[in-house]
Amino acid sequence: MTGGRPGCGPAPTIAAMAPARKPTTRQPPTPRLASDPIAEAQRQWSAHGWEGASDGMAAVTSIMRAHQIYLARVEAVLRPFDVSFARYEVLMLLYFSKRGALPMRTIGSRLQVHQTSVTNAVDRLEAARLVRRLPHPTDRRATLVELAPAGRGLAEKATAALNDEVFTDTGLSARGVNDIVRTIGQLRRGAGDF
Amino acid sequence: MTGGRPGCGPAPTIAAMAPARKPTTRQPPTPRLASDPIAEAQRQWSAHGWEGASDGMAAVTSIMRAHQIYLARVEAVLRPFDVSFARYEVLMLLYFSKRGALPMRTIGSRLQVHQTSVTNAVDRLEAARLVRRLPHPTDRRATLVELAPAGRGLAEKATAALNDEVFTDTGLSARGVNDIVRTIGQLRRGAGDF
DNA sequence: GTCAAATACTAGGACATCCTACTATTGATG
DNA sequence: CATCAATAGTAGGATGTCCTAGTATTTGAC
Repeated sequence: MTGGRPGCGPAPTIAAMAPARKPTTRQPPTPRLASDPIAEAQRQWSAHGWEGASDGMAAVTSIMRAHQIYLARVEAVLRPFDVSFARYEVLMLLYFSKRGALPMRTIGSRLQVHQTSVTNAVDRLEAARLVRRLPHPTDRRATLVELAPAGRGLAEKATAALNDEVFTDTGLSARGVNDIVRTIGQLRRGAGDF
Repeated sequence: MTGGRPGCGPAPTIAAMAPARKPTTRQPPTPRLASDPIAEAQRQWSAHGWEGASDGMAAVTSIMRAHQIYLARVEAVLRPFDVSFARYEVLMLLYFSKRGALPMRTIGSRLQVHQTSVTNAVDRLEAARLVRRLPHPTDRRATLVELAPAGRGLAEKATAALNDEVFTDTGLSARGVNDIVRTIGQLRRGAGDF
């Protein structure tokens, strides 16, 4: 889900109703399309009497596609480091923590993912010697995840690569970046993120 | 991946460096956070001298989180229909097609997903009697996927539910919806989507 | 016409996500 | 102090996504 390139998760675009479409393409994984699939879907929505929902559908579908695009870019940059985005996020969380260690549960809460996803990610990070599991000093139910030196080094190198190859130029205008952060901030607030 | 609620894919938020954070929460899957994790990550980025990338990081992370939120909502609405969002998208693509049938490859191209993902989705849709595989009339390599009557009915009902419960009110302002679609349109164009 | 390259699809594997269920420990209640 | 609900973590299963590899068919070049 995110799966392979990760992704995981579902994330394609809802539909592209381009009328015909010749056998034009050539690139197996992601051929090009002639028209805008989302605009086409929006037209279909309206044509079927769903005008009130067509804009929302377009927005949600756009988010899905944007996720897919960025996830692919990020995973491509991280591949040489042999970590997925999910595992990278765990590393950065530990990197920014004061003691370089956090309980599993805290990681799940901060990243907003299921506990079992944290178990999965930490299993792999630990196998790669990037983090270590330690018993929590006062709560024997809990497990601390500590950033290992190799993990710290990788976090820095991977971040440098991501900054250079993705975050510094997202393919959006400065205004677009601000719009995205601000608008999704609304959504996140409504979802109870903060 | 999608997993379950689906999701799949990777999609959490990059990091939340809230200083301490009491054991406040209570909701296992997705506890609430006191501060905004993305804003906090952005501060950390700047504090580490990565100012040039901090806005882009925030935008990409916001997209990831928005995807996670919407995917969870959509999957929750679709669950009673026993279809995932990925499979719903295939159904809608067929629903909008003139003949109610498309080659596998076309489906992958329109949805911008890997061919093997289409095989997977169609396998399940076919098992549920929502679509049928037919030999392509002129190209014996290809397989046509035809929308079955049950699939057509489900597409309509599921769309009505999604329109009511997600697309009509996305949790964004009208302006936000437009900003999202327009801004991500930029990104998609740059990515060669159309 | 024949043969190589491209294309369509499937099979199997690696990851990531979620969910349910289960164990161990803590904390609150009587 | 004893019991029970809540919490932390893991195990196993379902889905979805991608990649690589392999088969069958079509298309294009010579």
